Amino acid sequence: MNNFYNHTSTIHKYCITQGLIGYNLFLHSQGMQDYIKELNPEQREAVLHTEGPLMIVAGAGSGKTKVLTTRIAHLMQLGVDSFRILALTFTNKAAKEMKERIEKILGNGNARNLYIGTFHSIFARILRAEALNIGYPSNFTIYDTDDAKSVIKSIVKSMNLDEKLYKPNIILNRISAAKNNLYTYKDYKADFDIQQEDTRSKRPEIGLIFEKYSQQCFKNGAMDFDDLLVNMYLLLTTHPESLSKYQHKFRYVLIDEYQDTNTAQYHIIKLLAAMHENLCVVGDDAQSIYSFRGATVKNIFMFQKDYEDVRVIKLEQNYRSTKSIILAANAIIEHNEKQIKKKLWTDNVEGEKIKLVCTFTDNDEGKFIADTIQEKQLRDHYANSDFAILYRTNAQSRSFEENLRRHNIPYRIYGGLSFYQRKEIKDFIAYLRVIVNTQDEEAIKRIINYPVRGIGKTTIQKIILIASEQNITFWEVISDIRKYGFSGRAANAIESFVIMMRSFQTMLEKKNAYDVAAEVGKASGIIKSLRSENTVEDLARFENVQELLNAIKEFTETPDEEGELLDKSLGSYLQQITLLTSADQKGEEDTNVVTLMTIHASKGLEFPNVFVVGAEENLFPSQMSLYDKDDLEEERRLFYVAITRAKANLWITYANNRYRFGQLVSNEPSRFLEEMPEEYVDTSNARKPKNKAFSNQMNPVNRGIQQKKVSKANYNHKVSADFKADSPEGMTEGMKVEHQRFGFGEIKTLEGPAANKIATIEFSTLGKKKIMLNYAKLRIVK
DNA sequence: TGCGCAGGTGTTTTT
DNA sequence: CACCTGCGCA
Repeated sequence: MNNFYNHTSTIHKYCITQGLIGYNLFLHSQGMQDYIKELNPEQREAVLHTEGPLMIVAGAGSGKTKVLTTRIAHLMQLGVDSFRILALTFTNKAAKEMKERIEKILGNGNARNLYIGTFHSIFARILRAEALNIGYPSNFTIYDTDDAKSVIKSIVKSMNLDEKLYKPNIILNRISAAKNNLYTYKDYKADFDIQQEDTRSKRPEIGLIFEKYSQQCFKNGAMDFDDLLVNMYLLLTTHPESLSKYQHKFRYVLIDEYQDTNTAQYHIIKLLAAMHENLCVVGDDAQSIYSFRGATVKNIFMFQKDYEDVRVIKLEQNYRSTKSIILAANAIIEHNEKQIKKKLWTDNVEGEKIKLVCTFTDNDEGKFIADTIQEKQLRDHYANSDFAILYRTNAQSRSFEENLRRHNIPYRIYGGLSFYQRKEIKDFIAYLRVIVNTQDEEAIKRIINYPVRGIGKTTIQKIILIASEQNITFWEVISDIRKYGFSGRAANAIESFVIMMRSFQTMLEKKNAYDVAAEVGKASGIIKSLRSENTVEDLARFENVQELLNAIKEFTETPDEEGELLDKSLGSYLQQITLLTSADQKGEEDTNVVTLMTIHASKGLEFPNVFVVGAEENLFPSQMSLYDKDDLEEERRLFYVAITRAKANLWITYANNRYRFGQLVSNEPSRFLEEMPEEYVDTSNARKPKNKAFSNQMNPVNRGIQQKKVSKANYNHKVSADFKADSPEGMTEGMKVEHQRFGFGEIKTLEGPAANKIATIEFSTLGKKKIMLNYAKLRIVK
């Protein structure tokens, strides 16, 4: 298509929809447009500085997205063709939100054509168009982490290596790290340091695995997540005409979350923006939390050196949180050495202090939070969706789920398995993958005997062997199976499998993706096999497959809008869904539920009420980070991200005891807690982080367990003068009691054997607590 | 070939 | 604790 034509047609459309008056206004007006008036001076400058390299250092809650979206809208108002603006984000959600907000500012349909998307999805789209240049089919498959691991696993097996040593996870991490630095397997094998590291860890063959893995992916017509970057870089560096095409095309390039870019992304950005140098990066070094996947804060530190005449604008006014939260956040991040100097401030109210809460166990932590949410809702009429629980690791979610469920508080967990990662969905999709790309060996192996059709492991192994010996694909072997010496039942089964897959392929030429998928469900026997089973899980699986079919239907039936760049082929659909994450699940955003997510997943979000949980040494900061200064600083940035999600109320909780790997362990409070100035923190429900040594007699569970320093809470109840502990025998539910330190409360429930009764007591100041009567000193009040 | 059970093993964080 | 793997049995 001709760019000039598009350019004029866009303006033409604009004039029609907005009227010439609006158009002329922007050309001739003395004053500013409304959307610019809404900005503060720094934001405004960031929007108006359209030409040349620009770095916006945007503190948490400083209106970063507003600036980015207004800037893009402004460029379009200036007449820039939407096809010529590229904006890269890290999540689909961020991309979608930006698109919607731009649309809202413009009020016409023009935002549609913008290149806004994640690095991975935009590059996938470009690579699809350019695939032949780098020897890939345009319907290449995208391997998610599971697919990649499974390829590695079979390579390790075929090399007869020790599977205990060569774990797919470890190997994939090594390969991924290499790719993120644009290392090929050749570079990897030639790098002295890397080789030494692998030798030291007794895994000298990783380089060879890397080589085989790369070759296998290529043979399968598949790219993993990292390949999308590597191949994009390869395309631009080895095909000058492609480079020049995209350099010309993207006159304006914007990068969101620049602090999270890795080396590969850095170089691609640099190449793409080299011609016009209208490169605008937005980021916050204090929120760089993805080094484990190759991101380097260095990119943002070095930006000023990379380009001449860089304009740097700092957005330091926070519009989100109370003063208490902002000032505490500032104090914490100051403990990091490496940072771009800036100080967040806010005009918002001082607000309540940050509430530090210590609980006995991880379960108590969950209970405390469920209670608090309920109480807070009753008192201040908050909706469920005004609350978020943020944790360091996914595994922590359980106690919150249980307690919220017990309180009948609806919640939703972001993260975990996304819909498209469920086994039954991946199985179904494997059919579609093979239909679109027969080279995809991983997918064939997944379905060749699913549902069961008598093609066993030995048969599959034989096919793999033949394929690699003759250097042909798995599909080529099975599509002419008798030629390779197979006969009998297995050969018959394979033949009918191939015939079935072929029939799907020819269908795809005439029918839409949904019709084909529906036929796959029927003809393959998947639907039948799922329906014939009777457990609840099977029913759920069946429903999930139905849901997938619905999704495909929706995809096929959404009509192409005029000028829209949507590729409606099944191949494009498959690529997109692999790049979806669980955060992208649709239709649930406006539901009124409590949000549970990792801190990583919470970046960019905000909630009136936030619980940051598990603030304990070895958990947050994670034990993996304790011995490396850079890692520790990243944990601190993560803590900073966590607390700056809160608008009004922030609780930080930690448990004295926590189950981990099925064992109860005790941890000290997180070191980050001590970094918050006392004036912003309410410690009345916490032991003060600075007091370390406490006796342990309240805590019989802890005896004999791998013991760090354990403490009891620093409660300030003043014991009544006539306090004398009563014997547990006389205690019953509903009784009012006084605890030596917890104060007055009422026994809600009694559980356990007579010799070791556990009471749940609701204390007037502390809420519910579980107490072991044999150890507690309780006085019966009445 | 397919299923059930015992044992081992692992936790950061995710496109 | 919870998942996954591998092995043994039918």
